Amino acid sequence: MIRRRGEIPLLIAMAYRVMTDELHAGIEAEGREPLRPAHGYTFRFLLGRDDATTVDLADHLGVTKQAASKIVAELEGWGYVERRPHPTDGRARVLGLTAKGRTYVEHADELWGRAEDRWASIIGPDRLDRLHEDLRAFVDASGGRAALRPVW
Amino acid sequence: MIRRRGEIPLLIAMAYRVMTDELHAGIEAEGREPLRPAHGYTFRFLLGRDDATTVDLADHLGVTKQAASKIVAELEGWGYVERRPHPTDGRARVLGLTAKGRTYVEHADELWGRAEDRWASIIGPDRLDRLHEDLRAFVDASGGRAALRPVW
DNA sequence: TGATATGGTCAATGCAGTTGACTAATATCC
DNA sequence: GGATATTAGTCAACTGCATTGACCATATCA
Repeated sequence: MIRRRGEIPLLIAMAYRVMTDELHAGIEAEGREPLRPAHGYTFRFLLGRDDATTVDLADHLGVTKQAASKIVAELEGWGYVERRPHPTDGRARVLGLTAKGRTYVEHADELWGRAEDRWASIIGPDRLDRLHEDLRAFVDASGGRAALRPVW
Repeated sequence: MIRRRGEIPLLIAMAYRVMTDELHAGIEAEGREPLRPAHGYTFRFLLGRDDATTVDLADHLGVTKQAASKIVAELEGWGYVERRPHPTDGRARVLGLTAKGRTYVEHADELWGRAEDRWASIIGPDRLDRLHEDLRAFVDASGGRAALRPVW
């Protein structure tokens, strides 16, 4: 297959778009709250740590603390996230996923997984495994914060 | 390598983010206009056809014609795009890339290409070729408009 | 203990998109 | 051929999600 120089990023964007559309179609069909990508990345971040504050989240997402604060307020209102007083810092509040939040993440992973299954049915599971390794290798080698903050 | 179900879309988003950051760093270092992703997709679209109108562009980008019109006005002001009277339709204007616009696309492809080179240096050129094929296969199999409209 | 830094909030603003109303030219249908 | 409906494009108002800036309360440090 001929490959134009610079073509891969465009294909990556398109592949992501396709998978995202499938996810949104699945979520919408279930009539859930209109969660945006930033919300998903917030869930993913909070899963990984149990001492995160709003400022930590803002750093992770690459937005201001005011923007992060709004996201948290929204998610708290919907019952996905809760804020508890910080054990040692009287100014801060510790963020955490509620059971509803954790369930949501599991469900989203299942929907993502179906998109993966469809991909595997096209190129074969072995190729998909290799693709996973190659993505992981690139992201890891690119290291640092940039790789941790996703696109949206 | 163990693969969590639903992990691939996140890795794809991260890989895209990494490559995009590299592109932006390159462009910024050269002090060019602050072009947004939608602009890049506009260039790519106009490269492929020489009879496109603003409404066609809006369809392609998945935005309203008003939004597309703004993008065109901006790009025209910067000298990347020109609008000519439509040969047969008195209401419409035909969009086209200027020489400056075409040069920009070539340059962007070169910057994208450098990100690809870096990836190839990590996983090897053969694996990158295969990854390209697998991306292409997935996007093609997902067909239709969704695959043509990118994320941003 | 006083100066400075930090977590969080409130308010105002910016910007890229939207909806809605409109003009002018084209297409359709009798 | 003429009334009617579509369509390309513009102007104006509004919305959503981010920003900057100012501020308070608590921590930290010299």
